[in-house]
Amino acid sequence: MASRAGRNKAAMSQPGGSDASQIGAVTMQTVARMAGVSAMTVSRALKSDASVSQETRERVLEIVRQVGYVPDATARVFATRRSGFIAALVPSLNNSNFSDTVHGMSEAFDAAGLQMLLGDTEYSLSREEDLIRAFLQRRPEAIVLTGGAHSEGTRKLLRSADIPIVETWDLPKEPLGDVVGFSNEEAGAAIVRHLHARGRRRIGFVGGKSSFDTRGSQRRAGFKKAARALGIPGDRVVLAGHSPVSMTQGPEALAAMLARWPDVDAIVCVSDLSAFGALAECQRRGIAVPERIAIAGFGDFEVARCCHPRLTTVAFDCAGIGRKAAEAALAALEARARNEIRAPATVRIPFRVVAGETA
Amino acid sequence: MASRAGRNKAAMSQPGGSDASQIGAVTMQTVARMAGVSAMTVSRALKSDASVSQETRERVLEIVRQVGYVPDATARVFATRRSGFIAALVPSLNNSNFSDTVHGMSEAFDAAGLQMLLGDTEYSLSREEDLIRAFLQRRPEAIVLTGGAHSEGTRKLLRSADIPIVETWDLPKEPLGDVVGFSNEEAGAAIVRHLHARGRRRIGFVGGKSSFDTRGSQRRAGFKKAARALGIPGDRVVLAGHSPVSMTQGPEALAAMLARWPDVDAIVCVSDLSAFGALAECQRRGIAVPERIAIAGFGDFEVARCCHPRLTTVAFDCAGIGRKAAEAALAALEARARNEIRAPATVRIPFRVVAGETA
DNA sequence: CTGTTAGCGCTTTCAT
DNA sequence: ATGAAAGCGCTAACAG
Repeated sequence: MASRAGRNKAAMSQPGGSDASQIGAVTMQTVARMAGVSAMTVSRALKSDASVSQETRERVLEIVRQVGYVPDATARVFATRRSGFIAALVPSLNNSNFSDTVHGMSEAFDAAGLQMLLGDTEYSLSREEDLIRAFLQRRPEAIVLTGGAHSEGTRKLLRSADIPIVETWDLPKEPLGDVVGFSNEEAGAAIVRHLHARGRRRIGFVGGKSSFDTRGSQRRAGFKKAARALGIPGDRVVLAGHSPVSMTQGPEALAAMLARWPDVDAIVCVSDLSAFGALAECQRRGIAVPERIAIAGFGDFEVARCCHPRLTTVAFDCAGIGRKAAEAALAALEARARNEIRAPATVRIPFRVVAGETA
Repeated sequence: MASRAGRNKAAMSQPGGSDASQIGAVTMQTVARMAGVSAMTVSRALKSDASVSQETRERVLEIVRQVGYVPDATARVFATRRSGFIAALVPSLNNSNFSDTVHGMSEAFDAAGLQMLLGDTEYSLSREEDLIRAFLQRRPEAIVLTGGAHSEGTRKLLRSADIPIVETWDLPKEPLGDVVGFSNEEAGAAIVRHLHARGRRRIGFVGGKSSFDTRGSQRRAGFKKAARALGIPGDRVVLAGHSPVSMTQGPEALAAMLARWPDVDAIVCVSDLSAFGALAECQRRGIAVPERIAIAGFGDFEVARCCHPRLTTVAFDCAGIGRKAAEAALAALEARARNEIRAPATVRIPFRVVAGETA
């Protein structure tokens, strides 16, 4: 039980690492020879279901343990033509709404034995396209995107890829596949109606400048539409800073809003983050919230629930979006596996206005 | 120029998708035949440096474009024995400190043409081990970890893997390879000294319960050590909730602290998030900050800079940690590529106390 | 500048 | 229950 030592110099360089055979140096063949069986039997022994005698399996697994054999997924992928990868893109990882979605997704994919290739588009359609091009080389089995806005190149790539596609966080007009999202426009309208019901009539909207943040644009569109429907001004819009929207944008947006429309009595911010920034700036300036100005945001971020006064916001189940997106992808994959036809579906995630203390 | 249509049914199912040859259906061979060259020439044409005549390259690339050929990275990996992957693990993605680190890392790796396999240990050593086991099957070229605490299984796996290892966010006693981090203990001590210098003498510490959050434990250790050195009590410790530490833990921790040590005049929270939660709870209870109680956190989160009053915190360059971790990994890879010996290095990231308005 | 050959480590398929 | 052969798509190495 000592004849397999020293395959290469590295194996020797570990103090006390006697059985640290280099991963990659040991292949299934190596294990097979040591166990006195064929590679095929090792392969079978490593799958829990395949038919191998109890005795052989134990012997093989013991050797696997001894030599620290780690199967090479690349070779498996190559042979099975299934990568075990799911590509997933979010606009930003540094946003707990999206990282909640990623988390929900990864739990479901983990359970299915699929690994995620995670990418961060930084709210850029061209970066999205680049990432997709790179990811497609890994032959992901499905892809999950955020939103419904994509470059023509992206669309072409995805068409050719011929894998299940899930779009999240939005309800695209022309979906590429499954959809798990909600209408950001309706969400924007809902918060305006909420403020109106509480007596606010001079409501402003604070958004980001990015044209790529379609969710933000749609919330703004909903704001305008609802304002007009209610007969109140819908043109009080301030666009501050670029995506991703951050807390820092709150103060400058508040300043701009007050400078232009000093009588504003409520501010809807495209995200809780900027809403919180605006709230803090009000506190700094001694502006009473909600008495003088009401404030509302979107996303039900932790800061909205913890700050004082608590922010009024629009909540959606971010982790649920991820979970259901994964379920949609898995359903599509399963249908393909059985050669069934499955029409892409749209899952609408509910949202609701959460009345805090700021509106 | 129309003889390549309809390789399979899927290619036909796209409305107007005339040239949407399925990715994976078209191989390098296909392209080679269409261009009247060998696969090798296609391979070369796709690399910008390899020697192919201008004319041939253009012809090949034109066909590549026409048929929407996307190279199969799996086959390339298999042939070159270089995966192009870097494995990276963080305790939590839903924490802007770590997502900043990930961002810094991914920029550097992107530039080097390497893709990240990103994993989220959820502050669990066994999950870390599972993730590493899964990632190693993809044969990453290097691995970046958070912290220096790992299970024995993890250590064994990593020893066998024989790839560059970078540990971040900490200064492990027995590093596995390169280190890019700082002493959380010193950071904990520094904030105590800051509070002491501002006249605080009855300082409490709020941490999380998780024993896996070694950074938190070390900040606490630094707190105790510095307190003792200054001759003030170092036993006023409240552990609230599990990792990841969140804003929600602030209020309960504050309550527990005040119940047990009503005369506390300063609270150090293991993270800005719980510090902010505590601050908001003080505002709710009408406790003057910093007059009655000073509050300090760690991480220089955006909320610390935006809230009112601004939080006193300990700042470190999170993105820089990621960038330098990537640089260390790349340096190690380069050394290996040239068969050079390179001793792992430790890069100490500076931290500094940022005086806000709460302490 | 271009082509040929061989093979990466695994699984599929077919035999036994 | 186990083995042998073939091959997945690409590139390194060598030849021309």
